[in-house]
Amino acid sequence: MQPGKKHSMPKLPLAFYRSPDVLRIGRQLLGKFLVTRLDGRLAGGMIVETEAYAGPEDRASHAYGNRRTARTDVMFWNGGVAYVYLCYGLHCLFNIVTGREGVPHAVLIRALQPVDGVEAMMQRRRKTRVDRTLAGGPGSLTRALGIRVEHSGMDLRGARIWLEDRGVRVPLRNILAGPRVGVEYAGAHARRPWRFRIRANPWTSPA
DNA sequence: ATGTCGATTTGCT
DNA sequence: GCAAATCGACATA
Repeated sequence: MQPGKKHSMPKLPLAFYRSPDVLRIGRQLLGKFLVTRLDGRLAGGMIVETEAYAGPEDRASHAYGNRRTARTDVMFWNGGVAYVYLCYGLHCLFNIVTGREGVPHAVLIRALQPVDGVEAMMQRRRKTRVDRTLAGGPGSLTRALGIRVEHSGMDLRGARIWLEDRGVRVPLRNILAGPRVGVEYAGAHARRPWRFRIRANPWTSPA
């Protein structure tokens, strides 16, 4: 391995993010790798759980009814950037904006299987063991990777936060679709099966 | 100006 | 199993 080259794998191309079908992207993101180089440390893992937020019709989305505020503005941008927001006043939640400008689609990343920079993740999470809680849960994985709200709007093909295809293929039959989490207030919309998980993957939630 | 509540996690009972 | 933590977005006044 040459210095400077590291083991870099192909970053996901812009076309991946620009598809109009956010549900399909939510499934395709399973098995992809989310990697950061923040605070001088490399960290990353395989995406094992996602949740899609689909356009202005989606009651569970921050952009429901095309609500556009300082916080949600990036959801309306062209696909391929990060949407990071503060939840419950303390957790930063990381989303991938998809589709085209003006249509607010996003995919929340809910869990990672830790792969790169496990030491850095353990330090940031103050954990002494590598278990499911290290990067499982949307607030936990951002903490593990060093992602914060100031990274909202960041290009996902840059040098700080990016996604890679390392050749892992997750066939449809190995994808579980279920209701989204924590959005009961959205009524019937919350029950749409827009949360995706890799079947029987120990790094995702058991239920 | 004030009040409510959230795409959650953690620690204590 | 439950509630605290903690802040900003939003609704209501």
